Amino acid sequence: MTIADVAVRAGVHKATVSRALNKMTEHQVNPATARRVRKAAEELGYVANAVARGLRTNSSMTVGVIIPDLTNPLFPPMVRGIEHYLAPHGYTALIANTDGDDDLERAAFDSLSGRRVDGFIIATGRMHHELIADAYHRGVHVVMLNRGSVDVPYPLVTGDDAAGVTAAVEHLVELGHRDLVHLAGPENFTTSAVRQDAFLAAVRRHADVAGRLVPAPALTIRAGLECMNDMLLHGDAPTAIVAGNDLLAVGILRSLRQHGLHCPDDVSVIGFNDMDSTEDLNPPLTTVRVPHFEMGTEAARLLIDDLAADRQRSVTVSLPASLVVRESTAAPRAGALASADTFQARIESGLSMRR
Amino acid sequence: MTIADVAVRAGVHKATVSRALNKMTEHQVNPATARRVRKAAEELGYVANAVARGLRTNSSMTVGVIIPDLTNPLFPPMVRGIEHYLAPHGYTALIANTDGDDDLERAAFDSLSGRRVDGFIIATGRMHHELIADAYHRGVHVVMLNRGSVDVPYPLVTGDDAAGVTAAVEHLVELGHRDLVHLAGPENFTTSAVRQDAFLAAVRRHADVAGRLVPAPALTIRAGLECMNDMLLHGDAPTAIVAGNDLLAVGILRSLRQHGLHCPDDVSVIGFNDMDSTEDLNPPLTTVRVPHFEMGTEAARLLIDDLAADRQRSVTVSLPASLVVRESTAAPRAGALASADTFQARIESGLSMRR
DNA sequence: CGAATTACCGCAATCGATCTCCTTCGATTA
DNA sequence: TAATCGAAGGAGATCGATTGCGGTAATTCG
Repeated sequence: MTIADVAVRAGVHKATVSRALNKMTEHQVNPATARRVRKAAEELGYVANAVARGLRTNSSMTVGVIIPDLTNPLFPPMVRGIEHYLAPHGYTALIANTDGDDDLERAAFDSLSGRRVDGFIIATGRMHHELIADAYHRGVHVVMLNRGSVDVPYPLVTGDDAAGVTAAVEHLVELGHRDLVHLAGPENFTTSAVRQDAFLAAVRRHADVAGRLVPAPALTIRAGLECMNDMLLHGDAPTAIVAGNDLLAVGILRSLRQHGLHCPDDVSVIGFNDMDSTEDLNPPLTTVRVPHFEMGTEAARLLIDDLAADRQRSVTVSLPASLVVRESTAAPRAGALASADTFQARIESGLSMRR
Repeated sequence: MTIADVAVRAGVHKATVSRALNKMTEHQVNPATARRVRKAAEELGYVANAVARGLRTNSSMTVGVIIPDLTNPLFPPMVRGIEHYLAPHGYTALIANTDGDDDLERAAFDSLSGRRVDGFIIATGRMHHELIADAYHRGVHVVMLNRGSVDVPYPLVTGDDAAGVTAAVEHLVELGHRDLVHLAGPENFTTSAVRQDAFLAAVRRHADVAGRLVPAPALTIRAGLECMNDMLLHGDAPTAIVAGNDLLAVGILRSLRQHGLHCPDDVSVIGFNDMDSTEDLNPPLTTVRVPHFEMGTEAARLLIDDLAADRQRSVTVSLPASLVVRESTAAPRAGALASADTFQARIESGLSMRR
């Protein structure tokens, strides 16, 4: 079932079929002929071979989407946002997971390049410098999503993390907290740096508020759990924590529960991202909602625009983030964590529970 | 950067380059020449154009994956499982969401067909009869995932839902429950039918246990919430519920909370699927774990195998499901829901809360 | 009425890799 | 020494759609 079959059935040359079926060239053919061609194509159930077209036109109408991990609830909404914008424009997304691994990243990039994708949307900020600089040098179209990349002026679509963190800190201060911790994500994520800086800046605005940074080795439940365990073990847990993301927050909640502590009575916790299920956590998590779907559509729009105009802008689009207050934050309870005695006891029981 | 450039640099004909770089034909060329070609390709950073290759070989090394909704936590693990098997075999997945909409399904199928995918993995059981029958008739390679399709003998990979439901029922009966409800998914999902039948069969094995079916209009949190509201309103809530999936269970939990009831004291709830976050729900959800990742790899394996052998088997692969007991199930509390008085009062307060 | 313009559409090259034939050449065998 | 064989690799067709070029017929213009 090729264009030639349609041509025979419509009694015209295949070039005419091509023109009749293509929106851009339809005006070059007589309306009556075009109708006849469309009818023939319809009857034969003809669908143009995108592969052959791609070869000739040197554009595959596909976009490579590189993300760390699809099972991280952060990304599906972004991907859907991307597809939501791409599909009506005739584009299809090719999705690759890299798990943040350099080799897999390189492999995914090469594989997608071989498939001649027209451009990339890359949502792994920690992306190999070399690889992305290479891409830029070769004139590959890329839009960064969520996390930017230093050095290379690719456009970036991101949530307004700074505003989100600031709102979180203000909320806690307003509730009466004076001892805050920011459980920060790994340093090589650009978003970690942004949130970290915003946290420190927000704290500095209040003379009577102490704000410490605790670095987490990864943005996972496990990391959150272990960091919180450490803090409790060393007896320097704060009254409120702003977590680098929701998964860290979930880990913190688990740790607290394992140690017989209660959120928000003993410790208030704020997450980041507003994953779908945070509303049903125990307790429902106060978190910063980031508009992931819209970030996806925005990134796709940027890419398609630049593709069509064959240029490479380097704008940064920052979409507003908002604080969603639920039940994991409350006023600090006087002396909740003050009694070193019962505190130690709690830790012991918690630790033995863990074994 | 084409095969011709490499040919010039290596001082051979492009056919030789093709042969040297292709694992299957490498033996047809002198090892020394092959080395020279590989070196030239390396130096030029040559990557074969998959589009051109696809045109010639009439295989795109891509697989269309059709799912209802990527933000449903059920699917990302499956997709990752699929990619996990595909990637090492040189295949790439093209993912399309349909939201269960017939027109979008048709559009996605046509679009992917136009891209000349080598086969499909379809995870939307309720798939348009016509469309899938059509595909079968045209000899399109398809593997059904999660949900099967009636009438058409395409291979199917599924979790052993029946065993999972049976285990859930046995668990509840063992705890002492005698009044069970199965909040069933929509009838046009084949999985709903399977789970429903398994539930009834399991209940029937116990003479003193009553098991009712309540149909939910969709597999969503909202549907679960509304069905539970209805049950409470009509005063016919059971002591334990086996939900058609985790989202329904989450809805049930919300409804209970809104009505001032407590799980598991007032009502035990069992979910289905073991989404990532169920462990951190309030309370942690007892649920049936289904091996989604493995289901994905299995579906991919089946497809690739059949593709390679150019046949179409019609096996059904059923992967074991297992009950994960957490805290949403407990022995029924005598008279928990017996007092119609306070019960009504609770409903009233719950309903007014909802406004 | 002849020339110029325009609308329509056919011809054939083209994209890049694969693959079937075919040639060449050195080695082996009778 | 001539016939045979097999390995190595070159020539060129091919996949299906697009597109620049040009031809033909109908239409407009001077």
